Amino acid sequence: MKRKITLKQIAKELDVSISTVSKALRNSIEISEDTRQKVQAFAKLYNYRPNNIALSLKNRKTKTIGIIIPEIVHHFFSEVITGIELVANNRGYNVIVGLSNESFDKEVINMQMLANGSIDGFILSIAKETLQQQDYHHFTETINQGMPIVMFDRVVNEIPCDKVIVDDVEGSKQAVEKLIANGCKNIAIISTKDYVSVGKLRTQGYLEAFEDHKINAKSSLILKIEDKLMFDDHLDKLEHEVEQLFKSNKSIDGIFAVNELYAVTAIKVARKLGLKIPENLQVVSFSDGVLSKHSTPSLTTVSQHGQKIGEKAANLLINRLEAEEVAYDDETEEVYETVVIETNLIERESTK
Amino acid sequence: MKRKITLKQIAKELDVSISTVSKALRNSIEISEDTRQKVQAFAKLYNYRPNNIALSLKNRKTKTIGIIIPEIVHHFFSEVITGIELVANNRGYNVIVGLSNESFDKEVINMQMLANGSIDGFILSIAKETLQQQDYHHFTETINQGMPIVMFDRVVNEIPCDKVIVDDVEGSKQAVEKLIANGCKNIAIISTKDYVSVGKLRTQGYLEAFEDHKINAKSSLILKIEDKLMFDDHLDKLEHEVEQLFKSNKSIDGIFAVNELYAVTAIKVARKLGLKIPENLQVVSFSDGVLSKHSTPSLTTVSQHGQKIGEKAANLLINRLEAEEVAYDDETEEVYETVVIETNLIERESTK
DNA sequence: TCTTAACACGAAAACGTTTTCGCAACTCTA
DNA sequence: TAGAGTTGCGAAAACGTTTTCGTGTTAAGA
Repeated sequence: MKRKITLKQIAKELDVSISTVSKALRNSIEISEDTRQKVQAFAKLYNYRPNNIALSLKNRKTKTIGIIIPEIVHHFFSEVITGIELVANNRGYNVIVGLSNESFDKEVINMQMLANGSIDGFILSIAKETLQQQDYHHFTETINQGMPIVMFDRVVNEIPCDKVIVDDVEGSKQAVEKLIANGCKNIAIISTKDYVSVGKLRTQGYLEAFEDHKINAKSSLILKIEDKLMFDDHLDKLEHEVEQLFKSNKSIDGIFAVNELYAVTAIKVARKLGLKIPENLQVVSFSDGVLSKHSTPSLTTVSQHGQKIGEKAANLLINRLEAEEVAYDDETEEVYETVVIETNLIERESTK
Repeated sequence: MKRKITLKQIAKELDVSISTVSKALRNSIEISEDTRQKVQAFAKLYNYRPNNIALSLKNRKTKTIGIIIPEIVHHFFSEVITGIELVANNRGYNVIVGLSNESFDKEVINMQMLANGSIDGFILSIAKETLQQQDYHHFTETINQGMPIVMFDRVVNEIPCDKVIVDDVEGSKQAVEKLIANGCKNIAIISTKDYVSVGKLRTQGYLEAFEDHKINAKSSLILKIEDKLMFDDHLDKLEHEVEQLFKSNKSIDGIFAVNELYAVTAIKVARKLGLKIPENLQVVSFSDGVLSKHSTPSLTTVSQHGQKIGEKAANLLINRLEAEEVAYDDETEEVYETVVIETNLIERESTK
């Protein structure tokens, strides 16, 4: 087992100085053709590669991006990572991942672990607990130390940073309009409690679609699920709530669900109650994942283009990192961008 | 915007030496109570944290694990990452992720990017292309340089390293036995071509179950799908192949599918042909993911416990990393472990 | 033959730590 | 009060790079 070879060792073997080796490898004109070839041949033989850590220390940048997300076992988030990794790699960056598990503390700890030199900047989506507590000091501190952040999906306006979001309101509106256009008269929404920002926004889109079409929203058609019911053991409870919704509103002929799980659950319950999809009940959901594509019937969904979000976020971050390098004037007021990624409606079997 | 503070700056401000500051912060007894308090107070005020990169360089270890997987938008892999991240974090390590996209070249490049000092060891699952080409030089080289590797799921025996696998053969056997016990007389398997190792092994399990029960396997009941059909645009072709299977074997009453997608596709096609699940056709699939849980009918599956695999892999790797530190005798022959994670059968609605 | 320029290379600093060693300035002890 | 021991701190090396600057040797020009 031979440890990785260093400049120093090469220098010693070849009886030249470290500087000479370094220059020879970088094809400096200072070095004679002779020595250059000799050094390069030796380096190749021993498969020399510069040590990344030493470079990071010297250059004061790591060429690494830190990602902090609530969880990774989630189609949307893994799509985003795919996008980030794609452009990061193309632009010569690595990607280091921390999971907050929706916990404020883990989010803070993870950020601290990484902010001490390990990375050049963050791409993150805020944990639910953080959103509830509205404690954002770890973000502002990081930014104050000169480390840029790009937030995606779950963002919060008071933090000065680039953001990439989907237009939840508009996407939901289109979904509901699809149901209206397809002749649904009693459209219910299955959403989350309002502190989950996307739940709130998607509900808002639902309501706006109604307004635009002069339909009166009925509060009995708005079901807001306590978010913990997403966890598997609470599945029964989720089904029960949805069943109640149907039973107390027999005339429901359209469902807009803010995520796939709610949608498939609604379909399951509806079928049990004897409804046919899409003849008696049409369903549209948000977030296009594997359930939408492969469950039966396949779901008409609002696609969020997670990968595109990731790509955009990575580009924003890297652009900023590389712009900083040339910014001699540190006092220019930073101006941040909020990019909205368009959603689009993918029609499948759950609507007519 | 204040950049992160360093020992040198603290030393200068307090008019002591760098060494004194370092020692004071680490509560060295060499330092007087007085100076210690002074330094610690100052450090706290300016929120000093040691620079990780500098530490990595000094200690010749990064406390970072590199993960290389084929893709991340895949329930199994993201579960594994969750497990890795969990124990890594608990044991003070970070996790850096590279995606090979099933490509040999990207796998090699990704490993090279990380092997130059960025990480202490790898956890990886081999890309399909690599398995096909059977070119494993990048693994052996990495290992020869003293960087440990732990492989999971898609492993290859000739590489000397720790491995974490599921017992594909045994798991499949149990799945098929379940179908047999439930009275199925004509059980088909939908698998992948043999170069995908898990496809091969799971097929083997299917055959072994038959042998044990003195059933003759019929080649017409073994469908091996070209793996590219997993990609969404080939879905039609997948359905078509499965449909042919049913049409030319009218008596099929049990299906063992090596992944969820094949299972739901089989169910979809079967229904189209008028079969009822589980009355006329029972289905068991491998890999317990979101489709199994939430599609209708929910699938009886062989659970691989991805998170547990990740946890085990991370523990194996970190154990080895930390054992190395005390190993003065470098010549001890390394002995590697292969851990088999038990699968278990989760019964749901797709079987009686 | 002397000056100048080109050439080829080495020394050293810097990035931010930790740690070993050395050394002053005390405080005891006899 | 001399010698020994303790206390508190600083200098310097090391981790592996890159880069600036200096310098000795040779070749060319006058």
